[in-house]
Amino acid sequence: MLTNRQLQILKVIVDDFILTAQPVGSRYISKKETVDYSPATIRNEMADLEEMGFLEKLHSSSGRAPSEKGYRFYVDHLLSPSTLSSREKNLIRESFGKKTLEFEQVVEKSAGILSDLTNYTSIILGPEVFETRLKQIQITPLSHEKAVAVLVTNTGHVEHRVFSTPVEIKATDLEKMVNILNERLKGVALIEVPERLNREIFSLLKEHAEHFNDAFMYLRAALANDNSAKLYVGGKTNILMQPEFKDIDRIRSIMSMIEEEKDIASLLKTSDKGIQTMIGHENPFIALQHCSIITANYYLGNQQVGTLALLGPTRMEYNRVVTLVEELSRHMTETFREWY
Amino acid sequence: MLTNRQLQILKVIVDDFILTAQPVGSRYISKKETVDYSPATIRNEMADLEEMGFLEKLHSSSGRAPSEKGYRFYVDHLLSPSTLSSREKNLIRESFGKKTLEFEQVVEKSAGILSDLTNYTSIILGPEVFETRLKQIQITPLSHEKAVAVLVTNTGHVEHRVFSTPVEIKATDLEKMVNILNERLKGVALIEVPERLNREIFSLLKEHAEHFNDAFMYLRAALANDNSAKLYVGGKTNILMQPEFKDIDRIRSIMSMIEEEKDIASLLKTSDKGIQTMIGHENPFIALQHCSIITANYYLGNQQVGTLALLGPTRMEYNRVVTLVEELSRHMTETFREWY
DNA sequence: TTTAGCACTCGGAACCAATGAGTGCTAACA
DNA sequence: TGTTAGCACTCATTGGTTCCGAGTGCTAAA
Repeated sequence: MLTNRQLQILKVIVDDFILTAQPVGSRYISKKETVDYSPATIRNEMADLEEMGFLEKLHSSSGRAPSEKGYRFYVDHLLSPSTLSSREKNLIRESFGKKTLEFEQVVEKSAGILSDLTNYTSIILGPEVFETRLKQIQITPLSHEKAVAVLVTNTGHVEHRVFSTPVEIKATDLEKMVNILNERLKGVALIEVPERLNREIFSLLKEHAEHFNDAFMYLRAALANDNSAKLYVGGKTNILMQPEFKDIDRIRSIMSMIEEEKDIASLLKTSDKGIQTMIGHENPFIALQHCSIITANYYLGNQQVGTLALLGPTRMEYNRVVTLVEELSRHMTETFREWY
Repeated sequence: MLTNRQLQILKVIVDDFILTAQPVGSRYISKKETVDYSPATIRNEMADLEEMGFLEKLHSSSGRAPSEKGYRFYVDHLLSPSTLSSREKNLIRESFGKKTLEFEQVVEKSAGILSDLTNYTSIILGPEVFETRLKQIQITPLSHEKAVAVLVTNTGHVEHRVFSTPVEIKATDLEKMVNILNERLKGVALIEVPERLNREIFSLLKEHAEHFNDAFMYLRAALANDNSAKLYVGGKTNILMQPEFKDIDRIRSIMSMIEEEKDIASLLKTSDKGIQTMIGHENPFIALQHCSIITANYYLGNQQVGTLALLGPTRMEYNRVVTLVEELSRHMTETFREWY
């Protein structure tokens, strides 16, 4: 168990290292107003804290920096919940004040705010599109061989797919087909659409007209879901400003990872609910071993869930950032609640 | 005017510097099989070439590197049109062989190929969406206060806008409204839609029902065009692998520029037709002063034009890259020709 | 006109000493 | 017994020096 003095010293070190990215020395700590011990005493405590694994030295005669365990302890026990500055409050209120009516616009804007306010990289995982429910389907012929199917879901999300059509299809037939599709698919989750097509609608269409066959095949192929939840990323270049990432190789691996989307998406998808922090190696990717990730969830109505995340160096301004992420996720949820 | 020998030496230097990023010395050149002069002779020629501004030294006793003027001369007069390697050919053929039916997919894939094959960053400017013509408009109510308008254009592009609706609107009324819109707007360029709405349709709708007013206002606002042509970027992280960009600040300014989209888009939009190269300071942006940009156009059918570009260091593999860009733009144009 | 030879330049690597920030340990002190 | 002053020690950093080598420019000879 840590003594009060150790807690105090640990907190000072983490706070200071987060600010300066420089290892913290005993003399420096003892000069702080809030601290009243001599450098020697502090050195003793620091040695103890290091032994316990909360601190580490870069080399034998450097000051101490927090270890990952140190950050973890700091986040779990020493975080003083900060209040937002008026600037932050204003920026958020302003952005959510405007009636931006598109889901994507809200999310994009949120990503922007988050990265601007923190100087880290924000990543927002959109909700699973394929769990939203079909509101309307429309097919518009483009040329004699092609048509585009437009799916509107209950969240106002629009998916579209171009597909081939046999030449022979007539406008009236097409209309019939669309009517059937609408009748049968309204309210169905997008993810279930392909199955429904196979199970019910195929035979139904067959009864009505022979040459729907081909068109249907293509449509079905076009609607096979790719199941990729979209990532909205803000402040990609912010990483470049962190002193711990002056090494090009590190940057490259992080950036490629964000670019790839796949791994990050799955990471966010499987993250636990509520505010979560992953510090350094707590996340499974080597590329992110010097990064921390803070995640929170937001909700669309009742069930639909998305995740917003903030990616920065392990030396992250946890207290400020945690409240910011929390606040923002709340605002998003609230905004969406009004909609659905 | 340059002598043959000077041409030869200049070519060797540029070729070699492009390959190695190291200044080229006289001794090294004289050892090349294709060169039969002593280092001293070559030194004389190099001094002349430097005087003429085609070469420059990093410091007094370094070898020579091409100046921007040198690259320009190289591109204009010394480029030996290279043929694609079989690997390149295969990759391209393979990608365009698949019937990807979405415009965006083709473009995205093209950007991917281009950046993969070159290890530079590819940027493709989509055609002006707002010059495509409306094929169909559809309005789907989402809740009692909101609806989404979906616009399908002749190119298969789909735009959608969420907008507020007054509560009172009835399904039959909405249908009437959509019918009028379709009737009046079919074939109209997207960019002209807002104006048409104001000029013709507003009064028309007014005759039909009083409370369309509000809905119409919102719809009109929603359709006000944002007029941004989309950028498709491939291989953003490729810049990080170029040795001339090991300086973080340089990378940051380039990356922010790409991220911004605005400047790059306008640059590409105003670029001349055909294959163009901009070397170093030939482009107007300080952030890109150490970059070269190669642009080519592609066409959708007859009028619609987009631009594809490749962004790399001034020390670019011009000959390979130029043919690649050319080839790819041709493939894109051809693919699209089949569609429209 | 070309080339061999030579003096010269400059960046980069290696080495060294000095500096200073920081530590650990011990002994004295309250 | 906990705290602190003192001191020896460590190590990264900085600046200075030297040396090396790649490359040049110039001159004189072929």
